[in-house]
Amino acid sequence: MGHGATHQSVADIASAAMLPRSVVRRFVMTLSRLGFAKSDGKCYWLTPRVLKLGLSYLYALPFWRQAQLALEDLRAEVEQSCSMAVLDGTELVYVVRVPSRRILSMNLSIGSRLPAHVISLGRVLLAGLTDIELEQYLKDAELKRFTPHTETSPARLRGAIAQVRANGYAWIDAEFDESICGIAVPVRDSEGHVVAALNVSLMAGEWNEKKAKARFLAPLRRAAAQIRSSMLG
Amino acid sequence: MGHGATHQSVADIASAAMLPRSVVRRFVMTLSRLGFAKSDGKCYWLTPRVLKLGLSYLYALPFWRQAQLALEDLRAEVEQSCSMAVLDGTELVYVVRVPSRRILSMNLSIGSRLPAHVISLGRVLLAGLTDIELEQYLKDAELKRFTPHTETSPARLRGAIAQVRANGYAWIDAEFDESICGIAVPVRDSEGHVVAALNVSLMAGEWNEKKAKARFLAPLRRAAAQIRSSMLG
DNA sequence: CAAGCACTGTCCGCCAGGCGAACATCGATT
DNA sequence: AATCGATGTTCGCCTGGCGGACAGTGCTTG
Repeated sequence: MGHGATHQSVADIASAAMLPRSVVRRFVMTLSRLGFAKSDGKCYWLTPRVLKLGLSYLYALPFWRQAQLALEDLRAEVEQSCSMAVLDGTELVYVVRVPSRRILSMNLSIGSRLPAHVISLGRVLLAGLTDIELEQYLKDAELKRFTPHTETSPARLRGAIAQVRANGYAWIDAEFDESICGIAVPVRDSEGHVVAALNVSLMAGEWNEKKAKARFLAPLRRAAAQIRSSMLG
Repeated sequence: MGHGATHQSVADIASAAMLPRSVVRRFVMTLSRLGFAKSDGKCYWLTPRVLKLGLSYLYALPFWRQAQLALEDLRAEVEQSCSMAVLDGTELVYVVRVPSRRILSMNLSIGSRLPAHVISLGRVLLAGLTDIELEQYLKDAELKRFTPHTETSPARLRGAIAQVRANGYAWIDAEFDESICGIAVPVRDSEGHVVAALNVSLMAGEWNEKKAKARFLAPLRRAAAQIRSSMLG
């Protein structure tokens, strides 16, 4: 492996994790014994074995594999970056990303987390919560401001989410990053619960809500329906 | 979440893991307390939180993000499924996969593992081992037969790997699956060590070594060089 | 209808193994 | 050579996972 941040001494890890060195030492020795880390005597690094740990979540998602194909098709049709995400507390977590080749938009990939209130995917996922869950979210969430357009008022956010529920899609323009806007739709399970969201990410300025809705809403809903049907069968 | 295999009772998990139920119970309660699992009182399921665990390996790979872009470009150029993998013991582990839309080839995705000796990616990774490591591999590996074409003789495998070292690429035809062949090249770090491998997967019968070499070797090497250069800077 | 049985959840004593303060070692600088 | 900072190692403590035993529940059967 390239000797980058992958290789770290016990002391490096300890200071990064703000843990006693002896704790880190004990831990990396256990990781090594289990095959999750290796050492050349001085430095330690993770092995691909650790991938076995977290990916079980994705493999267990019944619609994950189908979603990858559906998003590939969607990207081919609309020629824009497409993503699927789920909600984890106040954050959205990307579970599929199909980047368009035109922009290398931020360093997002599978597992990346962003605050839910500023991303179209997040708005859709929040709109899928029950009223009780939504109130809990509004109590827990920080509603941090990222741009002048960021919605940070709980009352107005509640209104925006009601709008998403009514429309069946979310449009967000430059609330997280000045240069990005997006449109998202929910993916529902057989009982109608929102289990994930799909979106298309766009360059702000090139698109507005009306144009994006006309161009992307139907393809997004087709992809969502395709994913949903893969759960039923 | 959809009520699929994601939702399991303690007893289900226990029988699947062949563990005492009390052990499983203790464990899922801890997972729930830490936020990695949730429960409705009867069934338990993982939360997206667990993605934080294993993906640290990918994020730590210095060339991972660049590799995704490089493979997207490669797929666009050659219009075939492209992958990157690393070696973990006797298995190769996919770390990037860019499926072609023409085939939904097997259920491979990030983190999937296959025996190294029957896949072009694996041959390249084995060729990158030191002689000592290679002998250790040949001692550990099972060299299981998957098709009539599978190479299962350690001696002939050693010869094939020497050939890969000489050629700088690996061609494998129907040794894992009758309908799949592929061509792979190494990705090296600044010191020349093989840290990963790239390949193009093809339909067996449509391609032979000469044609595949003529069509794909140069694009593969360009992608590998692009990834390597991202490690140096 | 009661007894039996299979299945699931819960309790508790045991002990592996992580915790962290204290100690040892190494290398560099003055 | 002496000092000091950084890193590796040791050891007693105690959390928390282990698993056998026990209890509650629902369904079948004589």
